[in-house]
Amino acid sequence: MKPARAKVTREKVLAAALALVEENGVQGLSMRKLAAAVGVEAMSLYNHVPNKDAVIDGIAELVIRGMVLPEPTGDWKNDLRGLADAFRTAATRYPHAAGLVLTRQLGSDASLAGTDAALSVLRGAGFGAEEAVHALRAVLAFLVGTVLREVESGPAFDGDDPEAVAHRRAELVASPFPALAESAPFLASCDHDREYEFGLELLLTALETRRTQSSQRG
Amino acid sequence: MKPARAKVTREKVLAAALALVEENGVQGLSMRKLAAAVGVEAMSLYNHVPNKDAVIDGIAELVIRGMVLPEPTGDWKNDLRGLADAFRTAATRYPHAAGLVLTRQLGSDASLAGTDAALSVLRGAGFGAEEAVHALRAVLAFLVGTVLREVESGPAFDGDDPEAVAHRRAELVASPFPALAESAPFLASCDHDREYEFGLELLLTALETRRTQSSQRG
DNA sequence: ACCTGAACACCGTTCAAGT
DNA sequence: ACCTGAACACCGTTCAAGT
Repeated sequence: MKPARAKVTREKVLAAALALVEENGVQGLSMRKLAAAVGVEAMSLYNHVPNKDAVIDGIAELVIRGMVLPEPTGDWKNDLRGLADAFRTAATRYPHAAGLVLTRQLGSDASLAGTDAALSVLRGAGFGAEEAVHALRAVLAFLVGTVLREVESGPAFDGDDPEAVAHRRAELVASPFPALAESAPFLASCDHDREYEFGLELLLTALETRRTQSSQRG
Repeated sequence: MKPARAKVTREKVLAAALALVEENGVQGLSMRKLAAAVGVEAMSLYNHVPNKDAVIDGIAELVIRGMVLPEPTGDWKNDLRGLADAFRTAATRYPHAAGLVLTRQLGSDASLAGTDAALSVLRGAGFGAEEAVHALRAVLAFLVGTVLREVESGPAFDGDDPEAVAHRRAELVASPFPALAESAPFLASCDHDREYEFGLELLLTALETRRTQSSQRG
């Protein structure tokens, strides 16, 4: 009686790939190590997946599929915030794999559902079919940029390494750039939650202004 | 008399690396090909550069250094727009290498100059030393997200391939998502200039509102 | 000081051969 | 239908040896 190894499937390959990336970073993912992780020789993977790029696409989709869409409440700003939060939560749950999601064109069904939810909230708020797309793209661009900074920044920037922050701050104060020196205490580290909230509120406020102006015209 | 090969330098290695990336994409960069491009064996590169990661860092710095900071005009919104434009122009000039710049932590002197210029504009507009940092980070996050989308999107999304756009549009219309279907004509392709301007204006408007409210309080 | 050949420990992917 | 060993054409990097 053999150990009755569970059958290899595409799903298992992708799940193992995601785990491997989270453990060793994107660089640490190789078809050979991935094969070992699922208990098979490297060449067997090609029975379940066309190539390595497809594995990476699969990882990105897996992360996006982890996004839990909140129920709409009727308050469009709250609802859009909720969707943004869901995106950020899903992405930061896998810090090493997040870069893959943020960097690739999101074409999967999972991301379509999120897009539809966001557009639906915006339409409900009174934005037109075209304006809603612009609004969504602006918020999404900000979201991608913020989350990318968040998952890419090490403890020296997060504030988790006070010594590194102090060092960086001293460097900025001593730099030949006056505005940099003046803002050094705030530049030396980054509170990701705060920056995310600040920027998102900025965008939501500006959208609210646009919305009321348009509806007054119409 | 030998052909008097010009001496290899770090600068030349990095310039050749950037050219190689623009020609073949980031994947097409290898130490061996890079060595061939500068007319030397692979191992000689290690006399000028510690490893491949340093080469990639160098490429990113080279791209950022191409950013031409505009002279301040005194109109803070215009000045911030000018800086954002300069960043976008520098990044999109090297579409294949742009991802490297947008993805890495920008710590070089060249990026410090840009940061200082932006903070200086914001301080001049009346933002505090801390608020200016939040404002800068919000704009930069949006900028990174937009430019990333721009350099990553193929002709099927740019609108340069009308057939692909029509196909995508039909797919969206036929999708089970109502809001997606309604906005399909605007979702199927992306005018990067327009999205960039839309989002940037949104942020600048919101910052203007914050600015006047703060100064009324103060 | 700078270059090189040979070598090491890896890659992704193909293909013919097995069951 | 799925797995495998051997092989191909690559990688980044080290090291001892050359000039």
